[in-house]
Amino acid sequence: MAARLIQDNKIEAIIGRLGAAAQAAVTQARAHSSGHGESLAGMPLLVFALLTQQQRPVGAYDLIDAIARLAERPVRPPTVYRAIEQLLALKLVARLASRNAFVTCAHPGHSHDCVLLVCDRCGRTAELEDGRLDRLILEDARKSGFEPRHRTLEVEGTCKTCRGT
Amino acid sequence: MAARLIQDNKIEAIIGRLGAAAQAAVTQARAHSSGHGESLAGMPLLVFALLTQQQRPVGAYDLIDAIARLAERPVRPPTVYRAIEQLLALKLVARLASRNAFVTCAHPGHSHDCVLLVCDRCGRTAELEDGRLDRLILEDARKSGFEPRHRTLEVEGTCKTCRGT
DNA sequence: CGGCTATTTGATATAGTATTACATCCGGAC
DNA sequence: GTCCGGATGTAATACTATATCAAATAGCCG
Repeated sequence: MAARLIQDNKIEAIIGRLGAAAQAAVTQARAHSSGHGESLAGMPLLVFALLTQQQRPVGAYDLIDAIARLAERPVRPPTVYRAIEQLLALKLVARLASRNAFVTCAHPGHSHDCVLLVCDRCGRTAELEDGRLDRLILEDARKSGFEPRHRTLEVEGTCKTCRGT
Repeated sequence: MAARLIQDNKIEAIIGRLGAAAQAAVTQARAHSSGHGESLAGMPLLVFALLTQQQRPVGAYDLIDAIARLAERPVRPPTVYRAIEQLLALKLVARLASRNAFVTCAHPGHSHDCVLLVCDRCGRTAELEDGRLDRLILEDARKSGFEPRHRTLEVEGTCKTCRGT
């Protein structure tokens, strides 16, 4: 491949330290990528693994700092943004436009855009699945002659856990 | 009141030059503000008037430049951001999170958040009205114990006009 | 083995978006 | 006239994102 900032075995070690759920997510993501003719490795894999560790949106510069700590040397913004770009294209990760941050998608493989529920107390995100939503949006948009290509739907509020306390 | 960068009569002059539709929007916005115990004047009024002139999202720094040109002296970011903040609170303006820009709401007075259709060719925006959408989102969110407070829904695609060409 | 090439990352700079903190000015209340 | 408070000014800075070109490495092919 090419000049790797951080060696693959180091990335594997990081992944090895993730919990079972996160490891499953990585495995699933790799399978998904292979299906699209992409190999998830190097920087994109590392970014995905780090995002999977967090259950909340992470800013690009937080990722940059985290990777720099792991690699024990500085990492430049374009490097991380390039990785994010690839993950977005694969729909493994979603951009949280309302917060300029990124989260892993709960359901890679599903082609539709995510519906994200963001808790304004703990910051954690959850994902919603409802085909009726997109059908309704599509129907309404087309009524006014508009042909949708992509959608951003983010709901801010309080999650179950935080409401309980 | 306070130290005005640009005198009220100058703002009125700008509004006077707007088209009939834009003037109606300003009048409606002022009525809406009065209803909320706020007087729409000064910088917020000017920002609203400028946004009404455009049929597309405008970045904060474009507004800053436009106002500086009108006032014939520099305007600082905080001044404009403060005005935007007030307009957002009054729901006279919506933030287009996916583009870091701002547009006037087509239906001030309606308490719900906007559904924005953004054309990726001409950049123009339109607004969607469908109560079923919010009911569906509310229903789905509550099913998972999430209590929504605010929503961002932006649809990117191609508008009627641009599809015709 | 040794050079070629594609890909990844580095490095620098800069554009664009937003906020913090404190100073100043003006209009109206008294 | 003086004081007060709200609106704006001013400077500095934090945060987010991209453009451009150079360098390094892995794997391929001979």
